[in-house]
This record gives sequence, C-alpha cells and structure tokens, in this order.
Amino acid sequence: MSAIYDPHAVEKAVQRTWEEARSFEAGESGPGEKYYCLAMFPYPSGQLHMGHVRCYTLADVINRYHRLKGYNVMQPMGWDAFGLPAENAAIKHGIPPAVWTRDNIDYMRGQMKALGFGIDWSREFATCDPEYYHWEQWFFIKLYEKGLVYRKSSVVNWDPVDQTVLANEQVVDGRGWRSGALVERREMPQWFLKITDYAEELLDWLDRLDGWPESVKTMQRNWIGRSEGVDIDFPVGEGEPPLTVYTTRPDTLLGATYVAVAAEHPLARRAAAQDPKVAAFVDQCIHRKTAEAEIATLEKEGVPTGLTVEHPLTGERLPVWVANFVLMEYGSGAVMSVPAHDQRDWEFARKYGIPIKQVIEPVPDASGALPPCDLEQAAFVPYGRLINSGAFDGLTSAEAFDAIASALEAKGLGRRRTNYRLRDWGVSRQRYWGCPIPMIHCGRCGIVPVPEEDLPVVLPTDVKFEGVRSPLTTMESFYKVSCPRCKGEARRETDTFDTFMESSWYYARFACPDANQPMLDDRADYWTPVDHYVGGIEHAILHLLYARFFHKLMRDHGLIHSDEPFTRLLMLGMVLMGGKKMSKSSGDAANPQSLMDKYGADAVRTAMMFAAPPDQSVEWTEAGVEGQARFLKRLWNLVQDHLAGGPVPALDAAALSSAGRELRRKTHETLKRADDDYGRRLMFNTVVSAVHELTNAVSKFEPAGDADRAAVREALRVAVLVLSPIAPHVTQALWEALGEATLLVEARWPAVDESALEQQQIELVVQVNGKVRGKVTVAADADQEAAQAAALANDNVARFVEGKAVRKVITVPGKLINIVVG
RNA sequence: GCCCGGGUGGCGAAAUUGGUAGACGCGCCAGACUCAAAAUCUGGUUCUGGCAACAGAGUGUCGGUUCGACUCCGACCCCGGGCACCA
Repeated sequence: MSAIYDPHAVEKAVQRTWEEARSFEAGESGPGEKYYCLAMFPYPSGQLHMGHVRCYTLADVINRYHRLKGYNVMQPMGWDAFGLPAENAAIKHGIPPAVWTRDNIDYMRGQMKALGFGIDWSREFATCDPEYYHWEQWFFIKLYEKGLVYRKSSVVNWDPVDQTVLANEQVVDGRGWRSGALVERREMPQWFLKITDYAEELLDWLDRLDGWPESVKTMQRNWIGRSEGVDIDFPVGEGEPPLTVYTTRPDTLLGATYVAVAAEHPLARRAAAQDPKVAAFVDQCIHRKTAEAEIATLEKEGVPTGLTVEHPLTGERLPVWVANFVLMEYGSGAVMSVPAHDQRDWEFARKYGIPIKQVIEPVPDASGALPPCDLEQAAFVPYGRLINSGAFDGLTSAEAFDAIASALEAKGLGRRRTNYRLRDWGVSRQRYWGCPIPMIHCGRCGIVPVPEEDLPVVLPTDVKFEGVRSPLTTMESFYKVSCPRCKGEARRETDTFDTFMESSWYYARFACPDANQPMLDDRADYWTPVDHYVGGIEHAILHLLYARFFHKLMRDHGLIHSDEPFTRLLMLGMVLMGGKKMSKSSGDAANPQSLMDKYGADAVRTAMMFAAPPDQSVEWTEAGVEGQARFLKRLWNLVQDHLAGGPVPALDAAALSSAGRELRRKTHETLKRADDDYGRRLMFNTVVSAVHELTNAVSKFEPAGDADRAAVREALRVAVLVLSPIAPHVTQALWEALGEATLLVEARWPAVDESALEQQQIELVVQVNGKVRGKVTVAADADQEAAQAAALANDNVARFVEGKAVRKVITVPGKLINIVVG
C-alpha cells in the first residue's frame, strides 16, 4: 500500500481487478435472491453531466449495498439512442445521426467505466440497434392485430417555411426556432395506441405500488383523471347530430347560458365559412402551439358563431361561442358553460356580457358555516341546493346529479359516463432518427403491416440532410415498396415512433438482450419486475405511465407474467448550480470529467452522495468535492497510522478501556444507522456523515493498549465497509491493506453487536414549560421518580421552578423531562 | 392556469414516530508548523446582550392545536418539476 493516496492509480487498479474477476456479470443462478437495480438509461448527448453522475452513482450505491446484503444483483446499462438532438447535430454539422450517436456512446461508456459503476456491460444495447427495435416493430404489429392500434387525425405544430412538424420545444414564442416563421396548428393522420383501454387498470394498480413515492402516484392519478359525469346532447337542428358535451356537474345544467367549442370544431368551421369575424378568430387560434400550458395561460377569448343549440331540458336556444380555451383533442371539443358556478365561465361571461344564471344556493358546510356566495365577485363553485331549476328545485347537488341524469336518459339526450382525462398515446413522429413504423400504405389494400419475415424494417443510416425534413420522405429506396398483399405498388410509412416507445420496454430486454424467439424469454420473468428503479423526477408521469402500460401489454400477450414493471421507485431531484439548472456556462464544476481528473471518481461520487438526500434537488459545487477528497485522504492516512502500530490481537470486549468501549459503541451505532439509511430511508448523505463521525472518533481516540487497538481495527474495518458502496475504489484498497483477503464486492454486511450499544449512563434533557433549562446524567436503568428527582436537583432548573407550583411533569423515557409550572 | 414538490446559520444540509434546532461538510476567524506561502493539524463559528454563567430571539409569512411544533391543521408568499412532439 502506497503511503500517499493517489486516487487515479487506485481507481485504475481496482477497476482492473473487477474486470478480471468479472465481478458484475450477473447470472440467473447466482446465490441469494435476485435484485434488479436499474437507473433510467441515458440519452447519448455527448458527455455525462452531473445529473447522470448523480443518477448512476445512486443506483450503484443501491446495487453495491444489496451485494453486501447477499443478493444476486444485476445492474445493466444501455442507451436511449433515438431522438431529436442527433438530427439537430446532423442538420448543423452534417454528421449522420448514427455516427454522432455511436461516437457519443463510446465516449460516455468510457466515462461510466471511469466512475467505477458496477455494471454488467455484457447486457449493453442501444435502442437504435436493429436487433432491439426489430421487436418493437414486431410487437406493434401484434398490437395492431389485436385492435390496440388505430389511426386518427391529430394536431401538430407546423412550420410553413421549413415545411416540417416541430416539437413543442422547437416552438419559441410562437415561431419555429430555425425559420422564425409563425407556427400553425395543422391536423395530420397519426398512429395511436389505446392506452385508454388500460386507464382503469393503470389507476387501480397505483394503490398497490407501496414502493413508489406518494407524490408520483398522486401525479399519475391526476393525470389519468377519472371522473364520474354525464354526456349531454344539445340538439342542433333537424337531421343534424347533436352537440355532445361531457360534464361532472349536471346539477348545474339549468344554469347553462351558452356552449363553447374549439376553433377546430365542425360548428366553428361552419360559422367561419359564413362570418368573417368568426373566420378571423379561428384563423388567429391557429397560431399557437399545441402545449396545454400555452392554452391554459392564454387570455380567455371568444366570438359568438351566430349558431344556437337547444337546451335538452328547457328547449331554450343557447348561443354557441368559439373559445380559445376549449381543446379539440380533449373530449368532444365542446363544453357547456355555467357562468354562475364555474369560475372560468364566469370570467368569460362577464367579459362578453353573457347572462349569469344562479341555480345552486349555498348550504351550511361541515362546520355549520355558509360558504360565501356573491355572483358580482365570483362564481359559486361548491355543491349546494338547487334553485331556478323547475322540477329539480330543492334537491341537493348530489340528488340533482342523479335526477337530471335520469331525466336526460329518459329523453335520450344524455348518458352517465365514467370519463378519463388520459388521452390515447400518439406514437407517430414525422422524423428521421427513430424506429421506422412497420406499416405499408397500399392504394388498393389500405393499411398493410410489414410481414413478420420482413422485419426489422431497418432505418437507413447512410443519409444526408438537405434542409430540415426527414430524409426518409424523399428516399425512394426506402419508401417505394410492393404491397405484401396484392404485390402492387405501395408506399412505406415514413413516420417513426415516439422515442418513449423504446424506453417503455428496455428494462425487460436487459434481462435477455439476445432473445429472438420472440422479444423476451424466461430470463425476463426471473429478473423483472425491476426491484429498484432510479431516475429523474421529470419522468414521474409520461415515461413511467407508458412503461407501466407496455408491461401490461406484454403481460397480456404472454411475454411476461407480472403486473407492474417497477416495484420500488426512487425519483431524484435536479442538480442545480448557483440555484439554477445546469447550462453550458456552468463551467468546470458541471463537468464530471475535469473533476474526476482533478480529484478522482471516489471523491466526485462521495461529494455527490453527501450533498443532499436523493429526492431533493442538489446544489453542486467544486468546493464540496474538495472537502470529500480531503476526507478520503484523511481516512487513508488513518489506516496507514494504525497499520504502522503493528499487528493487533483479536477483539476482546471485556478488555477494553472505557474510551475503547465508547469507540466500539460508535462503531456499532454507525453500522446500525448506515444499514437503515441505505436500505430503508435511502439517505446516503447521512451515511457519509456517519462515516465522517466514526473516523473523527478514531482519530481522536488514544488507545490505552493493544486491546484498544483491536477496537480501532474494528472501527476502521466498519468505516471502510460502510463507505464502500459510495467510494468503492479507495475502500477496496484499504480493505486489502487491513488484511482482508476477499474482494469488498464479495464481502457481507456484518451483524451489529447489540451488547456494544448498551450504555450505563444516559443524559436527560430537562425542560421547564417546554424550554430547555438543563441536562442531567442518570443511570440508564433509573426509574421515573429517580430521574425526576435528579431533574429538580439541577441548579438552573431549580431557579425556574422556585416559588411556583408544579402542575404536571411529563417524562419521555430515556430522553426528556418537562416540568410544567404556573 | 392546472397537478406535484420544496423553503432551516454566510453556504450544502441534519433533526427517522410531536420531544435538546443546526449533527456532518464547506466557508470564515484564530492558533501551531514554515523564512514565507500552500498543504496539514488544533480550536472557534445561528443571531442579539454578557468576561462568563446564562438570558432573549430564531426553521418563508400570518394564524391555530399542544405541556412541547422544522414536524400536525388553516390561509398566504416565493422557488423548482410536469402539462401529452425535449428526453
């Protein structure tokens, strides 16, 4: 062992040892229960950033802790390789996306190896490998055959200058980011997956995901958005289909004073053809992007169409407005508006002078108070009792829900319905760098799936970008095909899949990356569900919901035999610098490479784990790395100093000095605390603190003799082992130096010696009226009376109690005594 | 706008079930070593008053529950994530 700690030499040597021992290659017959630890695979953007370092270090800590606990751990790694940035690089620098992506993967793999992650690299794949997306195409066709895939028109951001579809991210202030042209909403036929068929199951199973954070489950529940309501038909005219709206408040139906439709709604189109004012408004609505946030924050505006519909109960004619806040893609693209009892409708009605008709009056709430109701100030939203509603007057909102629903059903103008906010998943992208959608359009046969034996449809990688459009659309060799059915001339689909498709099943493929009969085999049932899934909070809804959906699709196809993909979920906070998200200008501290070059991987890993608990956002600074580099050096020197003292005898607890017993207590407290922090609490920052405390105790400790030196040996051994999941290289070197023959990755977590934790004396906090006034030391087995007597005997406590009557004494055994005086 | 989080010293944070607020680290201050600096080591470090013992205040703001509140409840302010084509 070298006298001076050289992190780079140590890390290289230890990584070579792991490689030679194939320490991280996992098999299905390993000893112990299986443990599948997975971090969300990265997009190969160029180089690792601190967010990656955080995510993969956390997963690696979990992986290595479970190895110490005797599990058969598998931690794979791969690349979420399709996506927009590769196309942007191609457009900007003329590098083919495939080349750019492969180069990035090679570089980032090297960085991950240098960080010492315990990854089974034999399972690696990239989603742009045809061997991977082959099975995605195969499965898509199976879903198509089962009726879970359909085609439907949907709205996209259209750049009229570049003649291309833009992602929301590529629309800046309503304009295309490259062309600067005003973006238009345009409808296009697209492929959809029927996730709504699984809405109920996706919702119900959330209740059983005990290992998921409550916040993520709540977000998913709200996203799926189950509600009970009524579809209500408003007749338009003879021989025309009625205007159907969905509402969760049929009790307010008699208060409806207008209906509002989206700009893309057929009624809006009809009105626009006749009225230039409506046409102008509809036209203006075209220039906004598809993002919901955009629409929800708009100033609410609208125009009357001049058309009316009939109120289904009163027969009264209600005006139809076109409004910019109604979404065509959600529900029927129309809403009924009740200004008296909906705040948004109220504001709209006030703005345009539409009547506000109260039909609900307040009733006392649980505390007996009447909720405020002043329709001059705001809508009255709570439930109450019906008024101005004819036959329904006097009913409560709940009663009226049923009565009105029944009345509508009797007239054939309404139906009770459970509704979901969740919309079907549009998987088409008008882009090049993605998995080709395995479909063929034939003039005679219509849609024809690519036959199984012709899969995969390989994405051509030798491409040149001319302009910004997908090269596939002009590549005859790709799109010109003969129809598999009639053999006539046909056109191959040139859209590619949403990249969420690839990330929805990769976790299962890692179990059997070479399976080809079909996409998964028995090994998937051994390893899945993933025991612990680690990733960024930004994926709390979309990615996790799609992956859950896919898991159920694969289950229902007999490919896998569990119900959910991820048993336990760890959602990471963001990595911030100076309180802001990292950016290119964040400098050296944001670059893991320069920090690793300077301080070594162990210091970077330790600093990252120490900075904050995993689920919180973390403030990242180079000073933090420096501090932990200093700590690792101190630990190294401490072991050196100890070894210089020569051999130690076997530990004899009875022979220890009282200071030696104290050190031993600290050792076993550290072991106990760290076990809980690693396994249950997932607080790796306090594990680092605990090891700091233990090493501080060792360096302050002066052994009274060889018996005490055995306590030092034990303390150092525990410090090294407990720290090893976080700083695996330096601890391996120290472990060896301490005379341990087996590799640390093969070691087992030692049992806590409960007898070492026992204390003869304990300190009690004494409060008077809830304020700390003193501390007393009593025997650990002292009874309540003795403890109280000791508390009252304390000088400072006596000062505050003197001359006052003791009303009550509250004792928290072993901790605190509160004397209440008055 | 809607949904989900978060707010504690100069800074990152800790306080696990309502029971000592600030462990651990950074920074800073002082000292030791040094011709000097760096590195290292030792001590101090929430704020106010006090030589000290100690006292008062203090966990975004305001209010409540409790013997006792960073922790529970209500209202509000600020910051972050997501909002279906960034991944």
